[in-house]
This record gives sequence, C-alpha cells and structure tokens, in this order.
Amino acid sequence: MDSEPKEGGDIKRLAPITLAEVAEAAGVGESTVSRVLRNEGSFSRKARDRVMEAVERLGYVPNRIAGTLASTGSRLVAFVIPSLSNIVFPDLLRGASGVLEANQHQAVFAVTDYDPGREEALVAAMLAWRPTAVMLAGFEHNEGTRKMLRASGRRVVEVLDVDGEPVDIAIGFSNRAAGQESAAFLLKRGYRRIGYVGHDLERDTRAGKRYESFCAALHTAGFPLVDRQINAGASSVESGRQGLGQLLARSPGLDAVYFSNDDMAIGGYFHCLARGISIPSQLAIFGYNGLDIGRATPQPLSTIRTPRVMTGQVAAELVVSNAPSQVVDLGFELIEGATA
Amino acid sequence: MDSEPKEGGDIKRLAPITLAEVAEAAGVGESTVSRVLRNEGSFSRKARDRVMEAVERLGYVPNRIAGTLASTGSRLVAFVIPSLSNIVFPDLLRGASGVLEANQHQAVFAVTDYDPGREEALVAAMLAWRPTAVMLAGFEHNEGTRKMLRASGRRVVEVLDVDGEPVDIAIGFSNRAAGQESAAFLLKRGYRRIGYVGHDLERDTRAGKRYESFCAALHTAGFPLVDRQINAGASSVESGRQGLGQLLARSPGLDAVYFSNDDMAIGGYFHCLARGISIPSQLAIFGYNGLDIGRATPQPLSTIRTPRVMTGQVAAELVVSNAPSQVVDLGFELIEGATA
DNA sequence: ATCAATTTTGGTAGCGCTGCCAAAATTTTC
DNA sequence: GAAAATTTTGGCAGCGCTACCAAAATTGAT
Repeated sequence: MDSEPKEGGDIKRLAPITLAEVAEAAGVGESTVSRVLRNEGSFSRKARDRVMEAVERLGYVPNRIAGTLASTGSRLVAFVIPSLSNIVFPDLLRGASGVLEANQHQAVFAVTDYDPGREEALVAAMLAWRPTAVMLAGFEHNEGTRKMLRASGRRVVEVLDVDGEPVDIAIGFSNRAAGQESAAFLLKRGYRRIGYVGHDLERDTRAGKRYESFCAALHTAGFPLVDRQINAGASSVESGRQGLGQLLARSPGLDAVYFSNDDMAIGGYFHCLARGISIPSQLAIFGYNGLDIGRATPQPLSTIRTPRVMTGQVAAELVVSNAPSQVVDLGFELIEGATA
Repeated sequence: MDSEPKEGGDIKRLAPITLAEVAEAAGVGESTVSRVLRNEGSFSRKARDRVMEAVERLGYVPNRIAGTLASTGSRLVAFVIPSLSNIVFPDLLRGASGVLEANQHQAVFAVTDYDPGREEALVAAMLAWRPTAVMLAGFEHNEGTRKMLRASGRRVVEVLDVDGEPVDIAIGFSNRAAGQESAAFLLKRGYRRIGYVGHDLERDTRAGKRYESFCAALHTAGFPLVDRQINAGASSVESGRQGLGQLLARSPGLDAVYFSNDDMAIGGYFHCLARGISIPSQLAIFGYNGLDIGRATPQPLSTIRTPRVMTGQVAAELVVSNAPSQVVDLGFELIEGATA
C-alpha cells in the first residue's frame, strides 16, 4: 500500500458519474433524469424505466452539492452542541437523526466544549453549508452568534431550555422549574439541611439555572442551602463521588444533597455505598436527567426525567415541516425513586 | 408569531451576501476576495484589509456549497454509525470532531440502528455529499455498501475493529483478542464455572466476535462456558441486571460472569448489590469498554479499556492528512479492577 | 533609465445540478 | 379528422464559487 489514496480494483474512475452521463446512457435529456430521480414533475413510465436502468447500471450517486447550489435548501441540519460526553446531547441527536433521515435530511454537527467563542466560530462554519436549520443548546450565546443567526435566513432552534428569549424556535423544558420543583420535593419530604454537588456552572448554564432556582426555593422556604461543592470540569460519576465526599467532610450534618445531574448523583450514590451511608435515612440524594442507569440501581434514583430524545424529535419535525416560530415546553417528570 | 419563518428586525435579506457583492464593496476582483478568504495564492496587504473590512461590514459568510462544487473536496466527513445510545459511538465522534474542526472539516452523521440495509441507504445518502471520507463501524457491510464505497473514490475508514479485510483504512482494536484475553484473565484468577450475559449479538457483530473468541478460549482451556443469557435489544444497565438475574436463577453455581460490555456489567453489579451477592468472592464480574463509571463504583469494575476517543482522533487525522490505506491496531488495556 | 523577474490582480470558464420555458408528443373534445 | 387541451420532453441559463490564465503593477538588476 502506498500513498495513492485509491486504486479500487474493478471500478476506477477519478470523477464520479454525472447526471449528464446518465442522460446520455439512458437516451433521454438531463431534465428528464433530474425529474425522475427527484420524482417531481411529469415523465412517462418508459422514461422512468430507462433512467432507472442507467442509474443502476452506472452506479450513479446524485451530487447533492450541485443539486443544492442549483435549487434551494441544502437538506442539511446543523447541530452546534457543547459536548458529546454528557449523554444529553447524544440523546438529542438520536431523537433528531431518526426524523431527519426519514425526511431525507442529514445532520451535521460540531462540538463547542461549552465555549461561546468556539460556538460562534462553529456557527459560522455551519452557516457556510447553508443548512435548513441550526440547532443550538440553550439561549446563552455571544451577541455575534445571535446576529449571524438572525442574518442567516436559516431556521434557528434553541433546545433543552425554555427560560429565555429565542431567536426563532425553542424546544425543551424549564430548567428553572426543575430546580424549583426539586427543592419543593425535598422540602416536602422533610429534608431541611440540604447541600449541593455540582460541576462547572459557568459553562453549563442550564445546570446553573437549576442551581439558582433550587437555592432560591430553599431560601424562600426558610431553609437555605447549607453547603455546596462545585467541582471544576465536566460532570461525571467520579466527580460526583469525590464531590459528595468533600461536601460531607465539611458539612457532616446534611440530610439531603441535590446534584447537578444524574451522573454526579450516581457518583454520590456510590460514595454512600462505599462508606456505608444508608440512603435515604442518613442522606437523601436527588439528581437530574432521569438516566436509565438510575432506574437499575438497587434503589431507584430520585430525579427529574427530561424528554431529551423527544426534544430532538420535535425539533427535527418542526424544522422539516417549516413550522412557525414558537416555544415548545415539553415539560419533565419528577421521579420519586427511593433515594430521597 | 405566525407562519412566516423569518422577519429578522434589522437585517432582512432573502438571499445571503455573495462573494461578488463583497468584491464590489471592497473594490477588488472576485478572485482577490476568494484568495484572501482562503489565504491562498498571493495578494497585497492593502487588498487583504479592504476585503476583510467589506466581509466584516456586510456579514459575509462564504458558501461552501458553491466552493465545494467549484473546487474539489467537500471538507465533510461522513459517519455512518449503528447507534448513539451505546457510548462507544459518541466517544468516537468526540475524538474525531475535535480533529476535524481543527482542520476546517465538518462531521455529518447518520444512525443505522445496526441495520445493514439502512446502512446501505445511508451510505448512499452520505456519498451524495461527496465527503472527504466515510467512516463506518466494523467490517460487516452489505456487498452493495462495499461496492458503492469502492466506486465512490472516497476514503473509507472502518473503525472499532481490526479483525477483517478493510476497504481502505481500518482503525481500532481486536475484539477477538479482547474476548480471548478476558477468558485468559478469568481462568488465571481461578474461575472455572463461567457464564455470559449479553445483548443482541446478531446486530452488534463486534460483541459477537468477543463472545465467540471468549468461548473458544474457555473451551480450549477445558472449562467451557457453563451458561449464557442473551437478551434481545440493545445493551443497557437494566438489561444486564435482569440478564444476570435470569442466568443465576438457571445456573446458581457460576463463579464468574463475562458481560458483553460495561453497561451490562454494571447492571450485573447492581443485581449483586441488591441481592447481597458478594463480589468477587461469590461471583466475579468482567465487562468490556472501560467506561468511567466502572472506576467510580465502590469496587472498580474489572474490564478491558478500549481507546474509543483515540480511535476517532486517529481516524480523523489519517483522513485529513490523506494517509495511505492501512490497518491501525490501537490495542486495549485490561483493567484488573476488583470485581474479578 | 531599461529590461527582466516577480508579485499582484481581474476576467472568465466551468463544477453538476435544477428551474424555466418552449417545443414535441400524446390525448381529448367536438 | 382537425383543433384544443394536456402531458412529456430537452435545451440552456445560472446557482456562487474556484482554477486557470493573461494582464497589470511592482520590484530588482544592470
């Protein structure tokens, strides 16, 4: 094997087959081939058969680059997401990709790593493909990003949050309400000395919103947050485990801990298992996301289940159907579980 | 809000700015603008400044569709992956996307749901974008898929496996070796009555390869697999938990269980926790993947850690550098852990 | 100052397809 | 059977950009 990229045994062509070649081979005009392949306009059954035969025989694959340039609409949908480590985003992509594929669209994505500057650069790169829509996480974007999006003439969908002013469409659930309800639940259960373990809130602004409204609700109820441990970096099971260890070392009297998400909460759960802290009698644990793993633990995790996959589905559906600007609140479900 | 998609306050343009308009505004020729923006060929400092000023002022975003059609190479890399639920694939995408973004490429993806027919259709859809490369999981593809890929003139990268005949490039690790080493490890530790809990092996052919070579190794050693529980559907913690329950109900005398991956193994771990089965003295557990969560459990999971993110990185690097056809075995690492 | 070498510049022909239109073929109507 | 209505068809401009080339401007050598 040498540096030559391809040298494919049988079929060796530098340039792929073009529509003109198919037309030639089928003995029809280019327009007819185009119409048949897009199943648009009118053509005779005979023409159709001859075209299809030629397409088959030559192994023709249409060039969407050219097609897009000539027509309008790229049938590409761009996702500019903060991360792929946080299961939230694969779930979102999963929901969307099914719908997109069923509608002959393709998903393009790029990962910002929670950096608004990168987000701006990546949005620009994405817009260069003239996508049908751009999907972003949440509402916190640079002014430059927002301006570019507005000027782009593309659909813009901000997902996984509804607490903000959308550029065009927003689909998700209220992180503020989630934080508030989590607090209400813990209070209702009688917990009073409540702590928090979270990851980098500067970057994950949705987690930040949950935290803020959680604290506010506790405060209003007269039982303000006792202590918190906020670890740098992304959320992870390990971070949650260590975080709870550090928190409890400082504040041993806590009776419940709210985690920034389920990954962190599962880590906390493991800490308790390892230390023999009984849940929930000695310490209650509450998460966010409603991951599957939380249902398989010996005690099901108390958490809030968010419709992440459905967010992706609905986002994709609105985009392919060219729906009007709107905010769709898909809500969430509080899972009582057995850890709080 | 009504059905009108956009009506963006200030900037209202149906068609985005074109390069010709920038040239006009900057008082230079189109070619100059093109050269400046691609930073290719030569141009004076003065020309550069005028172009950049106009670009800035007009908010010009180049049209890559047109650029690609006129030149060669779309700077798109297509991923046709089986799933987004299995963390393996987000990890792969994560590794690749960083490298791609750093090299001005974009990732497009589609999800086959482990269906070779869908894979074929999606590969065709992807090839329509004339991507720089197509990345696929493993070697098990329809003949039609393979033929299309060979005829496409694109780079083809088959990832996450090296046990097979690549179309062009293969990067990953040996699933057969992993199965074999897992068996050797359990035997070395003295386990003799070994079972297996897995998910749908027809579809996840890489898990199937591990299973086969695991069984073969046990057989060779004279301690063939005692029993197995194979659940339909994708792998999940819940499936692993239930699977182990069913397996142990049938074969209570097992002293070790090999799981199709870490998700399943963690499920098994939870089953043991819930039933008070002590690990590893009563039952040993061994997984595959080396997920982070397995390091945070009270007893670290015994497993094989695979370089999934690095697979993505290397795949992307080879593609952007137009490396020759080759097979890259990234190997794996056996984590002794505390569960086996 | 003169001519050669070099750098910078703009015009223009496509890239492969779709959209438009008028021409050709077919069907319907009287 | 002729005229009108309808369906089917092919030619060609042009989508926005890059590649190529020749012309213009600048620099260097003598």
